[in-house]
Amino acid sequence: MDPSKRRKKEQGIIDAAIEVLNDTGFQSSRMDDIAQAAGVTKVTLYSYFDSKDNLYMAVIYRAFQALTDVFYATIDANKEESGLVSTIAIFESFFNFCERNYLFSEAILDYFSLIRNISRGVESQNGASNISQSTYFNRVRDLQNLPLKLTVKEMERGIEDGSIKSGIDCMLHTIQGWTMVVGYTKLMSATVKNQAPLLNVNLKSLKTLSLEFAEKALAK
Amino acid sequence: MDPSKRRKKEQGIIDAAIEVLNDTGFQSSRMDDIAQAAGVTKVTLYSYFDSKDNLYMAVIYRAFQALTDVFYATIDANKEESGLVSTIAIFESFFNFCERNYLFSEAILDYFSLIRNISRGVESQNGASNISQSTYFNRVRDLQNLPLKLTVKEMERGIEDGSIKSGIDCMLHTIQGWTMVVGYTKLMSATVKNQAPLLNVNLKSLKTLSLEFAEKALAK
Amino acid sequence: MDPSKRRKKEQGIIDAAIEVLNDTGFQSSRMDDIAQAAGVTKVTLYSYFDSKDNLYMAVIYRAFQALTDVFYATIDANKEESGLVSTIAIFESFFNFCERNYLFSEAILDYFSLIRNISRGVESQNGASNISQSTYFNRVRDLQNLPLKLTVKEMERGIEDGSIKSGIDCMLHTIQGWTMVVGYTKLMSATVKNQAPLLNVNLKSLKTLSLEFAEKALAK
Amino acid sequence: MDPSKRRKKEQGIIDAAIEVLNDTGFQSSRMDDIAQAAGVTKVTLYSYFDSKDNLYMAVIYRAFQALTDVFYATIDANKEESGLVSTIAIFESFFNFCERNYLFSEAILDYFSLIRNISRGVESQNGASNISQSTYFNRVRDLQNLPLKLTVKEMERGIEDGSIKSGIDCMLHTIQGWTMVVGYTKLMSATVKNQAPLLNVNLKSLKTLSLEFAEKALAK
DNA sequence: GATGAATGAGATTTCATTCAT
DNA sequence: AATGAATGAAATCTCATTCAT
Repeated sequence: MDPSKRRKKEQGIIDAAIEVLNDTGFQSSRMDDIAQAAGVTKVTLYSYFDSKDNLYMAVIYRAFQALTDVFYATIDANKEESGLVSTIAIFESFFNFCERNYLFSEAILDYFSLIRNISRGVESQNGASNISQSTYFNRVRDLQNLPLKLTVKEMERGIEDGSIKSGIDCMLHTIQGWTMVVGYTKLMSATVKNQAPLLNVNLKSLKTLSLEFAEKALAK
Repeated sequence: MDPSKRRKKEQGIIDAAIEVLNDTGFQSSRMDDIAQAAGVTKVTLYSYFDSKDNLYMAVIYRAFQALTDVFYATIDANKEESGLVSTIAIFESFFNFCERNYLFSEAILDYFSLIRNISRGVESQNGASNISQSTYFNRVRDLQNLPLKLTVKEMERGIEDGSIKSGIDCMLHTIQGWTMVVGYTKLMSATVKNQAPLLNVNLKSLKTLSLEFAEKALAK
Repeated sequence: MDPSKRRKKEQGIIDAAIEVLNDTGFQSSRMDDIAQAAGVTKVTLYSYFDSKDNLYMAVIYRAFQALTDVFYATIDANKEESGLVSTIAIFESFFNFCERNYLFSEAILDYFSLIRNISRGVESQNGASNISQSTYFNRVRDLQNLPLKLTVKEMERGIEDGSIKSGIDCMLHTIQGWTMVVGYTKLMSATVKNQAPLLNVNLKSLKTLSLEFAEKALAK
Repeated sequence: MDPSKRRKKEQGIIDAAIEVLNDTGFQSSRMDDIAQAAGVTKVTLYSYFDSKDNLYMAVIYRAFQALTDVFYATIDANKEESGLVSTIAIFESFFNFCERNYLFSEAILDYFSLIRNISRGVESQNGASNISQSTYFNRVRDLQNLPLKLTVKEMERGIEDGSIKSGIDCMLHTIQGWTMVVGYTKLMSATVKNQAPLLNVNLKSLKTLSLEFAEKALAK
């Protein structure tokens, strides 16, 4: 098949998978349903993705892509602003991204669990092809650090333009920012319509507080 | 069976489950293996835990218990210190706890995903009993906020003894601390023996930085 | 399970399989249908027979058993008769057996093709377990020569009692008898309700002729 | 395509199919492999043969053709001999043919099973075209009795030239000869490199014995 | 309560056959 | 006609959960 056509079809399948996963989550979703949603047979589905895990990896890749896109867009929207403003804006975008895309944020977190297990040799015990050899797994590996690097770059721009204090370890602060977002997302997810909310905390103020932390830590 | 005996056996099963899960993670582990590790049959296993999810819930409960124990121990060890010192010590204990007990930290995070799904009605579609009716689920619900409350209490002690600035929202700052720990843990887990580590960041300094953030935000 | 119970259930499944195969033949029959006919699930079916081929092997075994039974019964019914009479009666029983049990006669023939392929290394290319390691395959191997031996024994009795001429190679004549039966069966099967019958031959007389051949070759 | 060219290509495909079937047998062979061996695509393969069964039917036709050729050749080689000699020579050729062409002998036998199933309505349940409408099926039908008729004709010549006793049913004896060949072939095939041979019988003497039977039955 | 067997749901695979270009 | 992709049917397998004794 024309490679571009094949790619298009593959993307269509991933689209369908995302829809289904959005409804039911990865574990509860059935390959049958995904195939049907994509308008193909199970066999075709398998000809594109060797296993359910591989398909999920493609979704994870999408998540990283979407996140990267958001980061680029934010940077672009703030290119006239100081590096500090841009950096904080990135974190804010990240928070919002996770809030709006529960599936994607879970996918990103699952990715981290996954690669931990893979590196420990705990993979699908069935005959299914190893995730670690999947195209998408490798693509994600290539992409996983890009959002971090983009943030670092903006921080460095901030140092140059004087908005961020010099002498800080930009990567360290970037990852520090990530930990807040990741933790925030995880805790938030538990409070949506939750019968036992995490006490009475206004989550918006938590986000605000985190951003304040970041600003305080970075601003000159 | 003698209730106390039964309780002991139940704990033994959970012990075995923890061992198995430590090796393979929740998804990849099989009830067969757990039963075998516990030295019981699958049916017996099911007579104690209605479902795999329920069993996991017991593990989650253990995680919360262990975490609570650590918090109590830290508070006790710092009862002569200021509230600020004690609070920071709690966060540090939390960091260390997660580092040393990957399974437990995952369990705690999974708990949050779980209750999200439960509240959305996405539960095991099979005939299995609902988690939300499981004993352990309710126990966890009762316990889930205790670590937070303990932290809040120490913070309040800090406000009283003058080591922490007054006027802050203690619960908000507590949860803020949690987000950092949770995020840290998640990112760390991915870098253990990882083929594509999260760039070159000294993780110890990340922990230190987070604790500094907390201190700065709280100290008078 | 109580071994005898398990054996009984296994036999029940084979019964069901035979019914289904009688209707549709081996190739066209579905494991689903066989499972249903046996009143069990496919998984149970597979727990008794590792593969469709293995199940067929059990059917083949039944065929050999049934044939052996017929031989024994014939010998018993003719124990007062001469060895010659008994031998001819065996051949006649064999003819009748094949006529009345098309499935079984096909099964026996398929067995011969099968072991040819097995000995040449042409086995199921899928992950399915090898037939050559199946219990039933080995049972059939142990049984396959018994009908021949029984015939030989009757011939030898005939030599002793003077009804059969001495000096002949009994095994050779036994196999010679088999070839006639096998060939007869194969040709007969093609003429049942056939649109293009093998010319106008009265099949009964073919059987008679074959038996006459045998008698002439053996009788003193 | 030029009809003659098309015919040539068709024959090439059948040649390839025969090669593949020789290695793996009909059931285990895959259309993919056959197409590849023939140097065409599967679709082309299907444009020549509507189904795997149809293709097999073409192979079966080849088998009957080859058998017929052998019969003609034998008759020609014995045209100076008596009808009896010629008839026996035909049977011997038949034996040798089966020994040397296992695939063809199986094909001929499978043909008989096939037409039985066809006449019982047990055909490919899939959308595939019915074998009974295939060109080759009809060709085989026209050819299937020719070898028999040729044998009958030689027998009749024998009666006329006095070498064969008159008053016998030639067709009956012809078919009787066939059953011996068919049975012989079937049993032989199982003993090739077989782990559990059919006792210790010198197969050559079996063939000899069968020919003697025939001679005795026919000779004046 | 314990045991071995069975169920049910869904993942994965194979392959003949068909479709679209 | 030729090509690569897709379909549909059925085999096989894994595993949580349940049944029968």
